[in-house]
Amino acid sequence: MPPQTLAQLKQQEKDARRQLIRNAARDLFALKDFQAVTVREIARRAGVGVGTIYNYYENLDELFLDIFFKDAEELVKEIDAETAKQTPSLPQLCRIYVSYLYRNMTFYQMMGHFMLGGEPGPAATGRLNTLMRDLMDRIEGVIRKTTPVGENPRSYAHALFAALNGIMISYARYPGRTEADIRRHTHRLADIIASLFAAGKNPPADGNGYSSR
Amino acid sequence: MPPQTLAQLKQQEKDARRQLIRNAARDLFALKDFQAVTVREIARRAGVGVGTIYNYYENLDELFLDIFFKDAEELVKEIDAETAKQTPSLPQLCRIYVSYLYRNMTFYQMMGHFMLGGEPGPAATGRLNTLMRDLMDRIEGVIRKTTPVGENPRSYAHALFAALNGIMISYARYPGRTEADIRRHTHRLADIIASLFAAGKNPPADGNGYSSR
Amino acid sequence: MPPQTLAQLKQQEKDARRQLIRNAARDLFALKDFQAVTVREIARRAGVGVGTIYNYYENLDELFLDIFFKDAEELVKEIDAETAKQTPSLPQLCRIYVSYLYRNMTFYQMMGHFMLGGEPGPAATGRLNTLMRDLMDRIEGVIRKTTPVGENPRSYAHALFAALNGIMISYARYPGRTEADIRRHTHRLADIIASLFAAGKNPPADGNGYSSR
Amino acid sequence: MPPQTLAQLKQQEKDARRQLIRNAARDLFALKDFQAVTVREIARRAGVGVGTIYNYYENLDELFLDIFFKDAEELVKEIDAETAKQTPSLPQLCRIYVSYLYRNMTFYQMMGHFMLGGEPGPAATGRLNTLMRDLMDRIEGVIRKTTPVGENPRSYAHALFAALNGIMISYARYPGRTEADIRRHTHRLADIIASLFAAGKNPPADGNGYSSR
DNA sequence: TATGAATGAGCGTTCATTCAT
DNA sequence: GATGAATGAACGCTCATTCAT
Repeated sequence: MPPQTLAQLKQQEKDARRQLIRNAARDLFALKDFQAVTVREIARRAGVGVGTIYNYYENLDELFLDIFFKDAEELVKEIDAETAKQTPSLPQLCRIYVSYLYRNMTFYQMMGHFMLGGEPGPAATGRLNTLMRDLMDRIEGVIRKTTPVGENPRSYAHALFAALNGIMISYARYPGRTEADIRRHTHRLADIIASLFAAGKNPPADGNGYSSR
Repeated sequence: MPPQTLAQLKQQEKDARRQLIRNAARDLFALKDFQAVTVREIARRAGVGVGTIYNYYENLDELFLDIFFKDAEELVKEIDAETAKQTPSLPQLCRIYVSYLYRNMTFYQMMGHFMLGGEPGPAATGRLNTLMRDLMDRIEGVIRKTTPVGENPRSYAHALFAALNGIMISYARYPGRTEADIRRHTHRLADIIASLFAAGKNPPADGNGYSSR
Repeated sequence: MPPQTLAQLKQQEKDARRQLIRNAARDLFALKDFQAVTVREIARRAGVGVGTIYNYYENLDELFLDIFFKDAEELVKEIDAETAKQTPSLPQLCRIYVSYLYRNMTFYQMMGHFMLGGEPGPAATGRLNTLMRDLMDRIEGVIRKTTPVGENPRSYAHALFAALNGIMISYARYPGRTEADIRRHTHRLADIIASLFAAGKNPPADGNGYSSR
Repeated sequence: MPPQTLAQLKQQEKDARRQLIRNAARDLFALKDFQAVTVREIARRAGVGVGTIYNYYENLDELFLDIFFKDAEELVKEIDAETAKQTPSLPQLCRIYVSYLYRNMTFYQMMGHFMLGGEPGPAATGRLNTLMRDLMDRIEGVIRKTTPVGENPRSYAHALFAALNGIMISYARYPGRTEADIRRHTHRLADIIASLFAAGKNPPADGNGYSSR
């Protein structure tokens, strides 16, 4: 067994444990509010001691941010796979995003956290802005290619992004609904949103009186 | 002094104090994260003792729910003023809603709270469902009147509602932006959403191939 | 019962509880190292809940400082009673101080804490300096009145103060000795120190060759 | 290669590593409070793993004790150099001791630790007693040779020892003073103490009424 | 009814010690 | 023998809730 392999094994084990912790935390985020998840719970679910978590993360905030940005990275990859197509589909993009949100509660919990005053520190703010820009670039790109949009495609991208987030925040855990109901509902709404954005700003010839301000 | 009047006075005073507490709590929600507001703070701001709050509310959750539903009531009233018009405007409806959300952070904070596992108890779930139905009825009503929508206007209402919520969750407190920037941005996005929904499902004659499922 | 009395009673009870906590903490200081005393122990010994302590003190540091300065005040009072006499006695002063140290471990623990890098915060540093000056003024006063001291009575005061502290740090808890042994020993040493300082810098006529620098 | 030599080498290496650890710990004691030094820090500074420290010491207390007694040994050696002189000087002895304390904070930190309830265990208590006896023997020896002391030279030795310790505990780290100030001050005080003890119990002819019991 | 001091479960975090490698 | 990741008891502190007044 070459020594190189030994070090690699060490690293793999380390990575595995980190992932274990990350996954445990992510699972808990799916069950309850972000702020209600305790380090003890994470440790128990990950099958490690409390102290172990602090061997991998400086503090809980770091763990949360790690999950958030790790997940976001994955999301961007999924999106890239679609946008790289010759004829990317806006509806498809929407489905990818909503499906992602559904699987990774962290993302919009984090967003809500940021939005509600949880200052993430300057470093994380920077990363967040970068991430947002990346996402918007991709959405905007697809919009430009597929949709007869008016003067400001960037704002369209923002609006679409916001609308999809809204689906999750509004229905992802609607009390008293089964998971299947919710999934069906959120997907239907995503389709509607997608179709409207895909249709774009076709001239409201019927004159329903709306003007952009 | 008729006893009836005395009882009424009592009740009035009680209601006044409840409102005092509610307003104090709501003010604080506007300043910081929902979960970071303590009962001590609320009491201090309301000018009452901590114990007093528990005379009016079983616990903090009840207070939060009270604010939520009270605010929602007001929102419904504002919306009714618009929907009662002979020719209600969907964009106007959107502006009313977004403006309301902006003024009453509680609403979407509560929504987030519900969505993230804060089971509100069966009673509150019932009230929430009623509220949602009321809101959706009104939105759907305006949609039916103004928009060439396809087979399922109810889903359109849901989608619109979700999209508007999403604007707030996504941008209402974007880190590093000024309040003026944010207000402008959220309103622009609301206009976009509104215009798209107002345009409705006009025949996608361009055949961009999207079909609702 | 006049309302004034009610408020007074409240205040008395509050003071009593504060004292309860202070005494509990002081007792523990007598048993173990200052830094090893936990808030839970103090609470248990005081017969109150953990949280209660935080109703009376911002944090543990404040409690420690309160005890320290409270005790110091008492010490100064005891010393004043002696120094106010027409013919104060240096040995008596020493006995008062050592006896005080013996009863109030906090004092020299605090001193040790300060000395070992426990920065007390600027406010406390100021109070500490004031206290030291007060103590030194009194010691110096007695030295001036009673002792044929040379050029620098202030330094004599410092040296005496230090020497007495040293007795405590060196013998107050000598492992394996009974309390009675220790008390006897510390008092004997205090007497020796006192007698030497009382004798003062009488001309070392025997010429044992020591010169002050 | 004779087995003896191998064993010796092993032993030397072991001793060297022990010393490495000891020095790292001592360095840290000079920088910060005794209790604030962590085993991780010691390990890092010593350039060994944490586990290694536990191969050489049962636990941290043992390490502390080892440093303490090792340093004390050195001190005794320095003192012996002086006491071995034909005409040893008490002031010189004092300077040696104070200077030693200044260089080796551990010594009086440990002393404080013992004094404040850190029961060192029976074995260490025995060693401590031996050490004290050794020190006192030497101090007493010089006192007997140089000073017209009364009935109990042993107590004089104790008192002198205590007084010198007191200088350190009282002024070695006085908050807000520069190191130079402190060094000058502590040395001046040591000189005063030394001169008083050197003068000894010359008949208090002025009759200031002090009697040794 | 209004009060606010008392409470203690629970928080995030630390760190001496262990033990598999 | 050397290692350092894993551990969990223990820390200071918070705060929703209670209850005697």
